[in-house]
Amino acid sequence: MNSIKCIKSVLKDIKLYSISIDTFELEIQYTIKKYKGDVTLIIFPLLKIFKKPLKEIGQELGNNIKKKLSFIKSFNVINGFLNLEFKDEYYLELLLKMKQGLFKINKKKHRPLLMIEYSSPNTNKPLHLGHIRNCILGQSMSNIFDTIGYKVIRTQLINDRGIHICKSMVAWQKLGQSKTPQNTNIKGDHFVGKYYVEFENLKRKEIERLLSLGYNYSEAEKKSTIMQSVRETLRKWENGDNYTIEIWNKLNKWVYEGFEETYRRLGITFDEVQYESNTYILGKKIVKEGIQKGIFYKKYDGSVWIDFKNQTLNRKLLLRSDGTSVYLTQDIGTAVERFRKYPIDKLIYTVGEEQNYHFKILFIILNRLGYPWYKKLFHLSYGMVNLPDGKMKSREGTVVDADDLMSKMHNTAMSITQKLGKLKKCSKQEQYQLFEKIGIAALKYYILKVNPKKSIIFDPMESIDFKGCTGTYIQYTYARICSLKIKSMQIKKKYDISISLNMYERTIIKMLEQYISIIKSVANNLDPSILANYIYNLAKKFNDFYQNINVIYEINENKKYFRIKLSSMVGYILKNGMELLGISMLERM
RNA sequence: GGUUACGUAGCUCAAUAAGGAUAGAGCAACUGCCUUCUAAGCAGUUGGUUGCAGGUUCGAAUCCUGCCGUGACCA
Repeated sequence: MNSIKCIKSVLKDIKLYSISIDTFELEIQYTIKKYKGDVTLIIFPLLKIFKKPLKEIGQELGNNIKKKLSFIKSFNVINGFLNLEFKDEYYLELLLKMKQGLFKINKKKHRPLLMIEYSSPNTNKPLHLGHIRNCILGQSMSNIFDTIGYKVIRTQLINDRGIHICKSMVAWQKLGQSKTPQNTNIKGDHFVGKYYVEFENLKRKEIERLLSLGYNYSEAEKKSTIMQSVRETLRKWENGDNYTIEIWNKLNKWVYEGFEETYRRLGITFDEVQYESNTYILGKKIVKEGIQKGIFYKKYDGSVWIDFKNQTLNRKLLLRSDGTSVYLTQDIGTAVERFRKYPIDKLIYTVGEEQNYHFKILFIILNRLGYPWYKKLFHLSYGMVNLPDGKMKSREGTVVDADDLMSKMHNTAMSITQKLGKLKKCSKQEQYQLFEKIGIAALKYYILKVNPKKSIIFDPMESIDFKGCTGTYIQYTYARICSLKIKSMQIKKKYDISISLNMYERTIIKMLEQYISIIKSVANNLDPSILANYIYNLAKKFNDFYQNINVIYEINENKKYFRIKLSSMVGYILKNGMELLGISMLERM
């Protein structure tokens, strides 16, 4: 229980002028720096109830609380604020009670089941910065839910079928039949992505030629031989043509090998993978059943629609007139399949905000189809990652590639480390690990510290910082703490609670006690930036303390033990918190 | 045109769910601090009409209304 909850609970039993307080909307918060005290009650609302001067009400309430709680040292009333000051012993005892490993919250026998989907790439292109945001949001949220007691299934849904992969297939058959990622030494996903780009080039040339012959754009697209072969490939694929399927499998396999490598480097893991090629048929079937039930209707051309009969939601297509499915159809199939397979209590889709409308509609449709679990669906929506002059565009080659960016971060970490002269006794391999961990941490933290709802503007010309509010700063703070711990190995004594605390120490303990509520609020808001900012603030407060107060050189042994314990608790929470965000720490740097 | 999200210091962000005290950090710029625990650090200076105008309230960056701007989606 943290100190605010503690005060809250005692308020229930307090009567003021023979009226019980009952915590009616009495807000309690930590006292701001400027005033003396630890916890503040905002007592303005009591004015209306008691119709007495605030000063008097505050005094009365303060006295009552002080009588009930022995650890209240003093209190003061300023305007409508009642500030309570705690005794040092309270904090000293609090720290003694904190144990490392404390933060496995809710070790109940029954763990509710969370399925969380993230990444969900197409198979025609390598992953880019947008995917990185998606992956680390999903990964960190799944870690958070795991600590608060959920059983978590991490999944990705791969969009492995459709016109886009057919384009790569056609271009590869035309230009690169004998080539493979192995014999060209190109990473698999980049290899396939290259043919996607080649395809677009071929198509553009052909269309330009047709336009110059006087056709309009849609005529040109119809007449284009290369587009014809794409459509032919898609048709063959849907009909299960062996040769087409073989090529499809071959290219997708290369892509998966490439993705695998990127995920490994980023530290992203999955418990299972789902493929749209497996679920779109179920989606179609359910839609057809929905027609029988009168939920959907068929137009004269055979296409299937839903009408929301609502001013803000428009009617929506579910099956095209040729019977092929759209994204919505596939997502219906995928959701139903998931709930058939597992007793899911919560399903989170980590998908960009451009799909807000899509998911709103998907959830409504599943409700109308009569699935009671539609209430368990959540869309973790996040803003786009843009460049200073707008969207990343693959056609203009402005897409920030995930692999390139990670390598760039690695190299920057290397050059900064060298400049600082910190490369003393490491092997080459250790050095590589060091740069990798520093670089990836800086990248991840840069993205995670921003509220997911906001869009991020990433300027490729400006490098991501390694000082200030960064992942590196937190790693560095942790390394300092590790070094302190090594130098104080032999000291394992407990301190006694007779010592007095300075303001640095008090501030830190107050922050430590908030950790659990921070984690819960991350889960409630689906927002890891809350944790990222908390960790930074804790690290900052620790550096304040570290720079101004001696730990190992402290003469008073009792104080020294206390400070070592305090530092190591900070270290523990920094590490634990960063790991929840999916960022690794370093013991030395 | 409709729906929705966002708008805070030169730049990047925090505080907004659930209103609270003089709106906090970092970067950039400038000034100090390594013969005691890692200077990727610490201390300090400069920088704000919280897009604009109203409203509710003891109290508004936060809630409400209208407008302006930007993005996304739907058409």
